[in-house]
Amino acid sequence: MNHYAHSTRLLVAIDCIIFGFDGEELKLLLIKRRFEPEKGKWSLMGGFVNEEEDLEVGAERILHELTGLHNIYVEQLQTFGKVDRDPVERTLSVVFFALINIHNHDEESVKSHSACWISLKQMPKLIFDHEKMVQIALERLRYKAALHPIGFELLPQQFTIPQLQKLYEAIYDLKLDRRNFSRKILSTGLLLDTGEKNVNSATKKAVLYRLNKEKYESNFNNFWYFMPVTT
Amino acid sequence: MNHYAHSTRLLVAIDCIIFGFDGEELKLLLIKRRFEPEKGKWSLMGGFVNEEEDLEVGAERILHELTGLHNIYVEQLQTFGKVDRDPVERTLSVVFFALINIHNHDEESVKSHSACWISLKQMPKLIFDHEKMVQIALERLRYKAALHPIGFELLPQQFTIPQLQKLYEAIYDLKLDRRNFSRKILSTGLLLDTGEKNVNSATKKAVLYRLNKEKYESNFNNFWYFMPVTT
DNA sequence: CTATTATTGTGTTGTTTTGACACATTTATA
DNA sequence: TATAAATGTGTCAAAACAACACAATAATAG
Repeated sequence: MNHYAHSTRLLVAIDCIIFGFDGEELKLLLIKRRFEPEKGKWSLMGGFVNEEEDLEVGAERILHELTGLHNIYVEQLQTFGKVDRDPVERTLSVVFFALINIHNHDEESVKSHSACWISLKQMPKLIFDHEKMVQIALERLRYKAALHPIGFELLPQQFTIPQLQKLYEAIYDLKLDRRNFSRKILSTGLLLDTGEKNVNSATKKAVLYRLNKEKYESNFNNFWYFMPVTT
Repeated sequence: MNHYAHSTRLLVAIDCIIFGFDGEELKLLLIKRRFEPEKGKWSLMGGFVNEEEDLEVGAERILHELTGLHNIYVEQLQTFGKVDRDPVERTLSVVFFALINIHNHDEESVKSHSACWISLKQMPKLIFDHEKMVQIALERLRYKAALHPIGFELLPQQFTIPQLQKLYEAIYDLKLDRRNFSRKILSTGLLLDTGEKNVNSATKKAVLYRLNKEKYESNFNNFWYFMPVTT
């Protein structure tokens, strides 16, 4: 009667690609793997799916274990399932990507996992197919950030337009025109002037904005076209 | 030594959402499930992942089994993993969606699976979480077709601009302005005039075009903005 | 054989958006 | 007090767009 009985059961892992932005560069939170095979090598943070745990819950568990954070931006990327992607035993990996404010995580748990923020431009070799995962995550981030306001997930609560522009320039690895960028961003109505100014600046202090959460949430799935087609 | 040993192995299925277009409506190829539980109920075509089979290969196997087709447009949608999504045993489902020319499939194998093309507007109740899968696939199709020329995958080799417009109107369930649509589509350079005309039309015969495959392939990942923001 | 009707192809126009660029303002430092 | 670096605002021509008008084609009805 049980049509399922003779089918193969597979190990299923969850791996998390965690993006952060330090004001200059786009970075990934990577760990040094703590068990064989490939012990000591650079890797994405991951873990196996628990028996009684939904995939999203598993991703949040793993993200919390490393960063100490809850309620962060997480999105399922895709599932990697090449037969030989793990040398020990066939293992599927359901990959999630997360965007966090790079200053918000728990330093203790990051340290205890031998984790580091590493610039995308200085990526070390990663285990298994994790480099491919990162490549596809970066493509997804670039795709999504061009059309939806996810960039804000990488910034602090208050930020200036020049900071936002630097973020976009880091994501796409290009230079944008300051004046056109400002005009486009302000026209979205997503930014609320806080009245305050950025005291850190060495020259003219830029206005600090915060996200219009209402508009952000209700119109998230709109197409915004943040990036110019040329330039 | 083996860190993997104590983790749970899970059943992994592949389910396929197969879109087609009959000239008027967007349709799905659905089957009547042939085993318990939910035997006889409407379902997506699916199957379990074989031990020595990559996920994409499994998807192609399942699509071929139902349609007799190879080399069709397939894309991984996402993986569904709620603990209780299958009442028999926890089963992950890696979901793919496919776009095919509705007239190109093997009628025999479709019949032998008790499969039917069913309009999205007359969708029956589906088993498990398959309705959610369809909903998310439709969202992805709408998203993608607005930005990339995937609509052509649903049309015959030769087609008219009015046919293409009807396809877009079916995907988005709205009416488009004929003249603006034509201008936008022709300006992409994706259409090649075959010199022939559609003989089926009862009135003025429309020009038959074919896809500029070179441009389609090399510029597929461009943003095209096929859909107007308003209207 | 002509008028009618449905459909297709092309053109126009005013408005909005865009990309490229100029100029003025602010603030720390020389 | 001058300088330099960064920020804020403005201009303008070109391109893109939505809304709409009109002409051409072909089956069919009278």
